[in-house]
This record gives sequence, C-alpha cells and structure tokens, in this order.
Amino acid sequence: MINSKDANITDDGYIEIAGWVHEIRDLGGIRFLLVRTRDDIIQVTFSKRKVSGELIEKVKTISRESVIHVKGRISKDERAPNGFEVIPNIVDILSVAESPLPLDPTDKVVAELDTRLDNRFLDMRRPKVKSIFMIRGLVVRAIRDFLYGKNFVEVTTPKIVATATEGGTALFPISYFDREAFLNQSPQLYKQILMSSGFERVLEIGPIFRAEEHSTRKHLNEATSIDVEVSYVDDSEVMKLLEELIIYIYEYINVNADKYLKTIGIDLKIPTRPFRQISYEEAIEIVDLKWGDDFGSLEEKKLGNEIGEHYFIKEWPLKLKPYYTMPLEKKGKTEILSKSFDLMHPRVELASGSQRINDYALLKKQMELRGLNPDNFSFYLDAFRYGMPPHAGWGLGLDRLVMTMLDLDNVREAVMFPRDRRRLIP
RNA sequence: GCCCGGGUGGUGUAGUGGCCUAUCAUGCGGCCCUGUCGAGGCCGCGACUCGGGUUCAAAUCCCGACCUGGGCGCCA
Repeated sequence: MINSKDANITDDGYIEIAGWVHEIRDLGGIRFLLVRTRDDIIQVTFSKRKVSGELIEKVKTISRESVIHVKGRISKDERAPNGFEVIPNIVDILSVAESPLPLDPTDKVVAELDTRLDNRFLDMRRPKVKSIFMIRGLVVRAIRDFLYGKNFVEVTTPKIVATATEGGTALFPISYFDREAFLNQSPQLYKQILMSSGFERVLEIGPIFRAEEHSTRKHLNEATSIDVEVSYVDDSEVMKLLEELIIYIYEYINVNADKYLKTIGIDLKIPTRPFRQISYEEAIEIVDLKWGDDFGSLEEKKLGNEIGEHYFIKEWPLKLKPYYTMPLEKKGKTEILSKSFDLMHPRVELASGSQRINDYALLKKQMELRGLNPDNFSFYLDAFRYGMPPHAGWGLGLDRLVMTMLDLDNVREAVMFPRDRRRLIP
C-alpha cells in the first residue's frame, strides 16, 4: 500500500509513489514528470540513457492530472527540485484525466472563485488550497486537544428542530414527515440543557444554519460552530478560556503546520495575551454611536482599525443580546447591561458568549419581554425547573477563525463546499 | 431586501459603434530540443451568456432574462 505520506523508501534505495501528474516538461531526450501526492511534488525523470524506450513511449501518452503509480530508484541530484529525483522502472497509469482541465492546478492562470468552487475537487488539488484544509483539520484537532485536556466532553445535538433557538436570525424550514421543522441556528438551547444534566463542560463542533439572504465575504448559510458551555463559572472565566484556546490554536498551527503555512505564504503572528477588553460603552464612544445602537459594518471596521488585534467587547446592553443572557447591574448605571461579550478580530466578529440565566422565573420573564411564547420552549425551560447550575459559554465560528488566521479574502476560501445564498452545488 | 459593478476560446484577459476575419497569456495538437524547475523555439486549434430592440453597421448602445463580483442592511 502506498501511503501518500508520500513515499515508501526501501533500504535498497527504491521508492514507490502514487499521485497526479502535476506537470510534464519534455525536453526531447529527457522528460520530467512532476508527480503530486497529498503533501509533496516529486520529480520523476525519464532520460533515454537510463529508462527503457518502451517506458518512454508509454509515458508520452499520459495527460496532466492523470493518476499514476511509479516504482523506481531514488537518485540524489542537485539539479532536481528537492535534491532528489526518481529514475523509474515501472509506471502504471491508474486513471486517465480528460483534457482540457476546467482549471489549472499549477497556478499559472488563477481561476475566479466561482469557477474554482464549481470545480472544487480540482481546485483543492492545488497545494495552496489543500494547505488551507490541512490546516483547518489541524485547527479542529488543536481545539479537541486543548478542551479534552481541560476535561470537556464532546457532544452532538440535533440539527433538526421544532422551534427557533434565539430569534433574530431567519431559519430554513424543512418538511419533517407531516410537520414543519427547521434547521438549527445554534446548539445553544441543547448545550444549556446538558448543564442541567450534569455534564459540566461540553464541547460541540457542528454545523449551524442561517437563512439570511446576505451575500458578503464573511457570511455563509451553513457554518461550522465551536460551542462550549461550562457549569459553575461566570462570563469572565469563559472569556479567559476562549482567549487561551485561540492562543493554543495559533501556537499549535505554528508548530505543526509549518509546511502548510509556507505553502500558503503566511507568517503566522501569534496574538498577544491578554486580549484587550473594552466595554460596550467605551466602544460606542470610539465609533460615535448612541447607547443602545448595535455596530454596523462601518463601525466594526473602525473599531478593528483602531485596536488592530484581537479584542473583546463586553457588558453589552441586555436588549442587544438574546433572552438567555444574564443581566448585569452596575453601580451608578441606570441602563441594564449584561454579562456578555463578543470576541473580535479586526476584520470580523469571531465569537460571542455570556453567562446564562439559570433562574427559571427570570428566564421565562426575559422570553416574554421579547415577545416569545414560553410554551413553545417548554423542552428547554423545564430543564431550569429542577436544579440548573449557574453556567456560561460561547460559540466560535470555525470558518471565520480559519479565514482570519490565514488572511483569506473570503470565508468561502475556508470552507470546502460553501453554502451561500446562491450556491447549493457542489 | 437595497445599491453599484461584471459576463469574450477550457482558464484568465484586451477590446466601449466600422480599424474585429477579436488581443495577449495559459492550455491543447504537431515539430525541434538530454537538466527542466513559470523550460525554450516554430506552426496550428479554440471564444463575444441568451432573447428582443436601435443602426447602413453591434462584442461595443438600449430593454428583459439568466449567471456572477462587491458594498450596505440583516446576521454570527
């Protein structure tokens, strides 16, 4: 079996590789095939002096991006790209690629994002694009690594639900046998219920769905959310956890994904701790808003430029946050604040969280104040009637995290098969 | 949802009424070439989103449809 990591090099100096024909350079008497495996590009050299005429004839028929298997001898040679090349004995053509290709995997002519997404299978063969997703996989691994180390239990909650979670966003209705149902916008209610069940520290990595008809570089209709909920802590403690996690991820990627970062051409700067924390009140002063206003795109941009690195906005007006957010009374303030926070990257919001209300009567009251009918949420509210610990948590957008970390222009670049207002295929 | 752009060979582009039998790169095919690594040289192939209109004449102007990029709103 040929592991794509990449080559099985045997003691007698033989190597076996399988992959795609990345480029063909035919100089007449000598022909170079660059074979691309998952992580490397290896040169296979066919010179008339060292390779049989029969094999050379066979190789002439191979089209770019065909899949081949090569067995040959390793030859150290300074003239070869990585200091070595393969002098082949056997070449098997495993799959012939048609021509012309819908886009060029060698980056000579870069296709537009739309063309790339239409042909994502080919687009992801490009080393730069593949590196993004290799890193994304490692980010998820880092998250699990970090949170498992802190005794979190990973859970999965339903994505098909009967009611909206928090209001605010539009939901996708689906038909569920003879009933109406929705795709869940967030695991919020379920992870809170799990606090009542005594799991104390839960982690969920999963899809969330928003039916908003926006078309921007930072929104998707299907996103991946990293959700955390913790019992017996307040908002400041989960802020600290979030901050530590972000740093851990950056450091993990810096150490474990060096090769991919180089391929993308990123010099990863690890954010400095502690992240700056500004209150909502301070933030509106910077961008010249009135109390009670939410930040629009322009304000977000202005704040980001002003601060220039990761930061928290905390102590939001209660009315700007969902009903389950814990109110905060501050001495000398008449306005009702909340024990809530957003984690911001200069470009975009990454996460938001809060301490949650764990008192049944207060929670019910907050729902009613926002015009929600508590009867529709009894599956959730009941969990607060029989012993609910105080708890806090947050949701972090994985796609945006990867986008900002790798400085990608568009969040779609960080998602293999993005779902936006127009795109449902592939 | 609102506003502003754009649709030209497989890919990426130039061309904004006649000079277009449409530019260039890449690709593909053929030929030459034994050290390429953005290989090189020569020859060839391949395109104006669709429908209607204006005009002597439309890739170019107008209308509609479809596709698409960006910004805003909303949202995370």
